[in-house]
Amino acid sequence: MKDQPLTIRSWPQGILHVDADAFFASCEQAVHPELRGRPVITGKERGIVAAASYEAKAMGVKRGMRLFEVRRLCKDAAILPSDYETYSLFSMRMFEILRRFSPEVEEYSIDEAFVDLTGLRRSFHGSYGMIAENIRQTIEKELGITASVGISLSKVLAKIGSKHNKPNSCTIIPGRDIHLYLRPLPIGSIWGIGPNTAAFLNKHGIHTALQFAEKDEIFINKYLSRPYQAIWNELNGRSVFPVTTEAKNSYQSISKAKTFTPPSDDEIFIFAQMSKNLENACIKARRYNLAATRLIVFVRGQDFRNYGVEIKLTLPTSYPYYLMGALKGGFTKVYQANTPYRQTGVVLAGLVPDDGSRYTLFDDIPKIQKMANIYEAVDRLSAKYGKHTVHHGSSLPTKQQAQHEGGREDVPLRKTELFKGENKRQRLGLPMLNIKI
DNA sequence: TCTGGGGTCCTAGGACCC
DNA sequence: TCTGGGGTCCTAGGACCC
Repeated sequence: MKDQPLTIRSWPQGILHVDADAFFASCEQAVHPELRGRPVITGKERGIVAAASYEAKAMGVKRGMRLFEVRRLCKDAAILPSDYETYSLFSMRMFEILRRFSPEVEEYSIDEAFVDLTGLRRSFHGSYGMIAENIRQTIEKELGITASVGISLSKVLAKIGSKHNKPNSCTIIPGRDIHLYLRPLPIGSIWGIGPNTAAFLNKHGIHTALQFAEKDEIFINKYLSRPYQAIWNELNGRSVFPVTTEAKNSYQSISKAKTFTPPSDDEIFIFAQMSKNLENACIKARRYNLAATRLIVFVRGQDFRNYGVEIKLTLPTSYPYYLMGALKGGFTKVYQANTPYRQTGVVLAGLVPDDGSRYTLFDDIPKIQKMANIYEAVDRLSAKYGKHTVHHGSSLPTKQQAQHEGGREDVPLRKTELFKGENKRQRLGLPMLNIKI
C-alpha cells in the first residue's frame, strides 16, 4: 500500500470541545438584558436567520429560515442585524478563559474550540470531567453566555460529547462508554461524514456511528480515503487529529460572493456585483499582505449550479486595477445573455505573500509602485470613513440597485468628473476609480 | 430540506521527464 | 518509434465544515 500508516498517539488523551450555545443570539442577550428569555434572532441584514436563541428555536425557528416566516411563527421575536464585532469580542474572551486552563487551545471557529487537557489532571487536582465542568461554569459566570462542553479521548468523540446534551451541558465520554454514545447516532451526524459518505456507508449496511466504529480495518482501508480512516480511529478512541494551537493568520484562498433577490439578467448589474466582490476580496487580501496568482470568476443561475472559469495571472496581485481585465474576460466567458442569475462570486486563489519582490524584467515597476501607493491610500480612507469610500466605477451599479431595494447602502452618491461616461468605459472593461464624497 | 457566505483538504488524472 | 517502469508537479473537482 502506498499510503503511510496513520500516526496514532499511544497515551490516553483528554481532549475537550467547547461549543457556545446559539452563540450570536446569546451574545445579544448578554449585552441587552431586556432580551433574556425572549426569542432573539440575528441575521436581519441578510433576510435569513443566522442564529436563533433557544426561546426562538422552541417556537420552530431554524437556521436559514426566511425572516417573514419567522415573524409568522413568533410575533414578539427580536430580530437584529448581526454584530460581528461584538461576537468577536465574546469569542476572544472565551478563548482567553480556555487558555487559563491549558496553553493548547485550537480556535476552531468563532464559537467553537478544542482544548488539549492531557496531563493536566494533577495540576487541577481533579478528573478531566471536573476540569471540563469548571471551564463550562467559568464561561457562564464571566461572559453571561452558556456553552456546552464534551471531553473524551479524541476530537471527534469530544465533539459528540458537546453536542450530546446541548445547551449548557457537560458530557464526559470515557473510553469504556464510547459504544453507548455511538450506538444511537446516525453515521451522517458524525463530524467529517457528509451526506455522500453517509449514503455510501448505508449501502454497505452501516447506519450508525457504532456500526462504523466496529467495522474491521481491512474494510475501512479498502473503501475509504484517509480522512475517513482517521475518523474511524478517532471514534475508536485513538486520537489522530492534533489540537493545533497556531492562530490563523493566512489564507489559501479568499472568496467573496453575493446573492441577489430577485435574480437578474442585467449584464451591467451583474458585472457590477462581480466587480464589487473583487474589490472586497482584494481589500481582505491586502489586509493579510497576500497576492493572488489565480482568479476564479463564477456565477450561479437559477438551477443553483455554479459556472466558473479560472484565470491564471501573469503577476501576483491584490489590486483590482490589475485584475479588472481578467475579471471582464472571465465574466464574458461565464455570462450568458438573457439568463437570470442569482449570485456572482470571485475567488482569489494561489495566494502568496505579497513581499513586493516578485517582478520580472518586463514589469513596469514605477507603475506598480504607483498602484501600491494608490491602494494604500484607498485602504486608509476606507479604514477612516468606512468600506467603499473609494471604489471602482464598475462597481457602482450595485449601489443604484441597492437603493431600489431599500438596502443599507443608501448613502447618496455624488458623481465626480472621473465618473462621467461610466457605461461606455465599463463595457470596454476599462478600470476606473470613482470617488464617493 | 437546499438558506447563504466563507473556508479547507484530498484524490485522480494528465503532462512531462528520465 | 514504441515499450515499459517510475517519479514529480499541477489542476480540476469532490466532499465537508461552520
